[in-house]
Amino acid sequence: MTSPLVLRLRQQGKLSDQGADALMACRARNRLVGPGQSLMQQSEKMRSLFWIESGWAIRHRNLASGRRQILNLLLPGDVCDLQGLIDTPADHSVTAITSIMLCEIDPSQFLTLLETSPEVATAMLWSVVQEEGILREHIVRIGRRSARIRLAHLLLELVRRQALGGGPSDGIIEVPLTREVLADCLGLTPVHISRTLSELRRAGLVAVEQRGVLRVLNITALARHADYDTRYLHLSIPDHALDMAGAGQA
Amino acid sequence: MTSPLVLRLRQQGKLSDQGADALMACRARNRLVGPGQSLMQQSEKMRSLFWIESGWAIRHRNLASGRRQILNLLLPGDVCDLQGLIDTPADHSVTAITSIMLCEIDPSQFLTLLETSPEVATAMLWSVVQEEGILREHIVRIGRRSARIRLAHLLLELVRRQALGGGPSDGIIEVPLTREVLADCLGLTPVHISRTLSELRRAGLVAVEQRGVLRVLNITALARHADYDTRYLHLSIPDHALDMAGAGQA
DNA sequence: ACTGCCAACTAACCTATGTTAGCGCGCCAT
DNA sequence: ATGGCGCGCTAACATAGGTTAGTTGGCAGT
Repeated sequence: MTSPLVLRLRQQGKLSDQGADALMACRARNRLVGPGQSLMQQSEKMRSLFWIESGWAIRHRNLASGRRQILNLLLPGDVCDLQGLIDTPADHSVTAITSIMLCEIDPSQFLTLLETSPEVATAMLWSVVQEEGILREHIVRIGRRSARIRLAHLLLELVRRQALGGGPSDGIIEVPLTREVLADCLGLTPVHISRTLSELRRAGLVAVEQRGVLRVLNITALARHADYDTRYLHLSIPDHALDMAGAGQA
Repeated sequence: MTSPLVLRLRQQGKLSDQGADALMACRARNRLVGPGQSLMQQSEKMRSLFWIESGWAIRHRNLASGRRQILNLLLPGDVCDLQGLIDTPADHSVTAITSIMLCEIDPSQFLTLLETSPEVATAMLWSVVQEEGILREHIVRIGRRSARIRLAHLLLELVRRQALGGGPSDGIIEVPLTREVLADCLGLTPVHISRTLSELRRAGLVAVEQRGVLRVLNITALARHADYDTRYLHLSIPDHALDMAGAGQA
């Protein structure tokens, strides 16, 4: 079975089987981490480098005031992180929100691979560019959009990103996202997430299934509603090929 | 005279003169750009790679609604950008806010340098890590802080970053920042920037000099007031060595 | 000197989101 | 079955920040 990392890197276009195999060979060991456990602590100096094979995590900063801002969600196939390659204390934490299977990367082997394989180097560079794009999009979302559109955007992004790593592409988000996680991600309060989510629910755009699992009912409609444009994900495959795939017509 | 890029990269610790010279030798040509002119357009595909030798610019996204979010400011010594190395349309624009001197980089020469000089590669990697740190900090700022603290943070960051590139380190920001730029950066409105700035002025933390030039009067006090921590800049030189240097005691 | 323009300032009013609080449901442990 | 706890929901109220608009002051062009 193909690793979500390889699936994701192939969204950019080209990664040969040899390249993929060489990348997989950099795996030093696997590690299982339970929900709520930390993978990396703010201000800890650590040289870890890994990708997520399964499960979801959050990158976040905890403020002195006790508040928290989630910077990004990490999904299967996401790499964490560049910072591990240089010797500096982390400026944020990473915490699992489900059970997670991690693949730790052997840094020296990885660096050698980057030097010798241009296609892997390009694929990893693309991965970094995409990650930066996601961060930038997040800034725009939080800075200039209403709560409703923020939430719609985030859900659309997650639906899309999970599909990139080989997850469901029909709009369901099987990982139960608490209101608190959504709030800390979007710079809102859990109460307001409740309000906003029920608005979206009443508008027939989103449904809540068993155990708090969310489902985007009509990706196309929601994307139009929220002025959502996936350009920032830097995919070479056009939108409709994946974004709108399997979108039930509500 | 040493280029601000080299000055900035040396904040991380180690970059030999040979490394610096090799980097400078990647300069393909200089380009002068006037204020308000665009260096790069959202959704344009362009393979440009450059650093800023003098002057300030903004990275920003323009929304369909006509609003704008500034993602980051580019100061002398900042590199723009990674994305130029891969073949994908830009997800944002870059526009000069002063007159700017750009140094365009020859991409193939640059890539060769990265492959052959580990110290330059490490320095550039650090530069990318710092840039990501700045983006993340911006998310926290916008997502979880009040207008007053947002503004204080931004000013402290700019004061610090301009010092890193060899600019003034005494709290003055000589580039006149319009309320609109500050607002679009912080996810606020110009009117509210006015309000907030005059609060800071009344509190004796910030002064407005000739032609709208801002000056942080007491960096230490403002940093304390705003719970500002420079860890996200990933400097190896401790804070007080620079951050607090030349801070007048109001 | 006069005019026009642009940016900043301020005040009055408006609204999206935050806060607090009370209720209900589903799950786990006993 | 029962009780408690965590999470979500909703309502009522509070406030930070947005909007609109009128005023001022500096600078450029004539």
